[in-house]
Amino acid sequence: MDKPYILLADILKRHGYSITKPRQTVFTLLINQEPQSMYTLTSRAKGKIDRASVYRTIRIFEEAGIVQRIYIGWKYKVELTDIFSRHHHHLSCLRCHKLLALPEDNTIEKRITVLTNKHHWVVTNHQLEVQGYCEHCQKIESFNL
Amino acid sequence: MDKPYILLADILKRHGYSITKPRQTVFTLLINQEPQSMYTLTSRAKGKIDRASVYRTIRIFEEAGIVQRIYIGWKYKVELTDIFSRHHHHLSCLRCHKLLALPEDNTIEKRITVLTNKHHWVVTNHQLEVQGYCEHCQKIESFNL
DNA sequence: CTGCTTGCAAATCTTTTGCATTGAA
DNA sequence: TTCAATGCAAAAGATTTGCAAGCAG
Repeated sequence: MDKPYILLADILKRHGYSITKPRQTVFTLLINQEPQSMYTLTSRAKGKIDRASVYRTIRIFEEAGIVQRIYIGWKYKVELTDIFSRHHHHLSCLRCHKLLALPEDNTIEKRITVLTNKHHWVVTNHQLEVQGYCEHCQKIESFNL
Repeated sequence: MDKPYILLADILKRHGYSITKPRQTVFTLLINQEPQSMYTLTSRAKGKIDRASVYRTIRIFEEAGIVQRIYIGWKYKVELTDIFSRHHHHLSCLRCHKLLALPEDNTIEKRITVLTNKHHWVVTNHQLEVQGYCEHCQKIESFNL
């Protein structure tokens, strides 16, 4: 068994959930993937796990901090949290909904620390979502920013 | 006609959309409001604008950078973007759920610009949500971070 | 005028639920 | 063995679409 699966089992156990085949399969579908829609996820699970179980699994994964939802365009997508992948931010295009991951950035993290220290808070995590227009969509003639 | 309506008209025009009564009405429903769900919005619009038109309006508003969706609780909500209200970030306490608004911060905004310029995107807005423990909750004895 | 917008109603997509059955611990 | 978890089918919600009629430019 591989490292992330041991971590997964550990987290599930800590939260009082049992380690089942369907849950491990859903997890597999999330590893090393871009954020994906529930439609994509349930499609990829088709034949293996029922749609309802995928939803149920994602729900408990979210509750346990294994996955997080990010909102893009009208819909949301899911991805593994920072525990399983490097921390990053998202840049999304308001027109075509293309999504780009921005790498972790020390300047920003440090600045957050400075700001929050002023208020004497202990910060544990944060999310930064940036919207704009991608290189391609800026050029569309009939479209003036 | 009031200032925000002039700005609204201006943005719509720039994006090639016409200024219609329903669009102005939806805009009115968004002014000076907390972020609201589509259900709330369509309910408040009932009798005046059809549900489908509210959705169509919100979609083009988002594309034009007039509204943004934010993730609060389980569902998303919509609110006017920073163009129409002062930009700020949120700091929320994981234990007592206290919410603090952080003022706009130039260091962060500048850093976002640097990061996104690399990708040749035009950035219009962003949201930063920070979580942690507030001054008070850190001190609670029975509570170990 | 002319083409973009709207309302209406129906269609489609997304997510959840009830229940009998299966499987993990 | 026991109770949580699953698949299936159906219900409930949320969002979109086609089309004729109405308005902005």
